[in-house]
Amino acid sequence: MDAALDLVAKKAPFSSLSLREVTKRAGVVPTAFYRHFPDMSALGLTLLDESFRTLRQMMREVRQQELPNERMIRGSMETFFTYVRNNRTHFLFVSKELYGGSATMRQAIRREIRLFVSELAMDMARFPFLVRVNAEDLQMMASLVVNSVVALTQEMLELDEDDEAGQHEMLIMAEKQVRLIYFGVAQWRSDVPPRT
Amino acid sequence: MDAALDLVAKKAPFSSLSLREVTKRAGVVPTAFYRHFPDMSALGLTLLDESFRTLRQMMREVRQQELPNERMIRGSMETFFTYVRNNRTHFLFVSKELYGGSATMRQAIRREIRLFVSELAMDMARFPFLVRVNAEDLQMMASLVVNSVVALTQEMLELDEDDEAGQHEMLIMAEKQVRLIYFGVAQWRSDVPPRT
DNA sequence: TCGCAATGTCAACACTTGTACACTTATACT
DNA sequence: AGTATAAGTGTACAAGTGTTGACATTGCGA
Repeated sequence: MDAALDLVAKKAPFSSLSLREVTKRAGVVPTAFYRHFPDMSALGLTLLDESFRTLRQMMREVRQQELPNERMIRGSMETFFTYVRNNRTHFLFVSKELYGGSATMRQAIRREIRLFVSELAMDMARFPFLVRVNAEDLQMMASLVVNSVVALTQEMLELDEDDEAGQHEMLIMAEKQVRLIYFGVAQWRSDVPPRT
Repeated sequence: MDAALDLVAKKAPFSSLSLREVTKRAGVVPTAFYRHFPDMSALGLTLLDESFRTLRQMMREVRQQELPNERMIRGSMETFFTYVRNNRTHFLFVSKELYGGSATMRQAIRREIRLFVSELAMDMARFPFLVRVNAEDLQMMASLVVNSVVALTQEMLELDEDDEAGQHEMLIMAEKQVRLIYFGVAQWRSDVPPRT
């Protein structure tokens, strides 16, 4: 059932998608829909949950494989982006819902993203050269990293599915950008004058 | 006419929006729509054009006011974000269309964004400490800056319209993030081993 | 003041939409 | 083997959809 619904986010955004189209795609009569979900928005939330449950698990694995400094960025980016490619439809769905979905959807996705940011901030707090950075700035750095990766992910989703060259380019770009950010992080002091 | 259509992007994404809703909101009979646009997607493209024409002009002004290093970041961010607040509906529209719109819409928006990136890259090329950075990396840095600002803008649009505290927080965050990136930029050398 | 172009109105059409209700079929469990 | 539960079918309806063609009103330039 969900299978046919994944094929959904391929073209139109979820919001402009009728119950009947879904059931037609699933090869089933419209009224059969209600046997599974009371509502279209319920379907949406279920899809969202399904998307993030597996993503969270993957992120946990990435976080645990402790690698030395430089290798870490490259490795994380690589596993993340191949994961994206293997779950293309789910990411397409989430990407469109982030800004185009209902209020509850958007908030749910933002909550998940904030969670990733916090976890990254915690990981970064263990870096020895970041002891002089206060918690707020740590959060700000982590959100910068996450936002950039998200943006690049969305850009990659815009590419053709089998444009391997383009996707590889995105990966390299992501790695460079994150490394660049880390250069900046190493330089940062939380006590510079606010200059307001 | 366009006035009533701006009030449109306040709730639903443009794609899931009927011709009749628009005309009703405009206080006009459905068929009158065709006197102005042949099509809903034509309306969308017009709205898009309207949004970016003024934006481009503003960006040009920001680019010309040459300020010394530190002041520049703060100043640019300030004028940009107040511009966003003053054109809230337009940005809401564009933000939703970036990922939720039709293929032609998305491509049009991406083209505009790439244009901003290129212009920023050109400006950055004039910095004395960036002579050792090749063109490709310049592009990558500029896109990092633009992506971050875009992400923060979208986050700000999620806030309540008159949550001034929250919006100010976004502004400060944006300034910090861009400054952080510039720290990294100052450290960058294009000839580090690619480590592939 | 006339006339014409722009803008708006009305009625009607063929479709699609979400949902309710009453049945039928398949699956699983004692 | 028999039955309860889950899943699917068919019909129906009221409401909303885009688009048509023929007609009415406005406003501005000659």
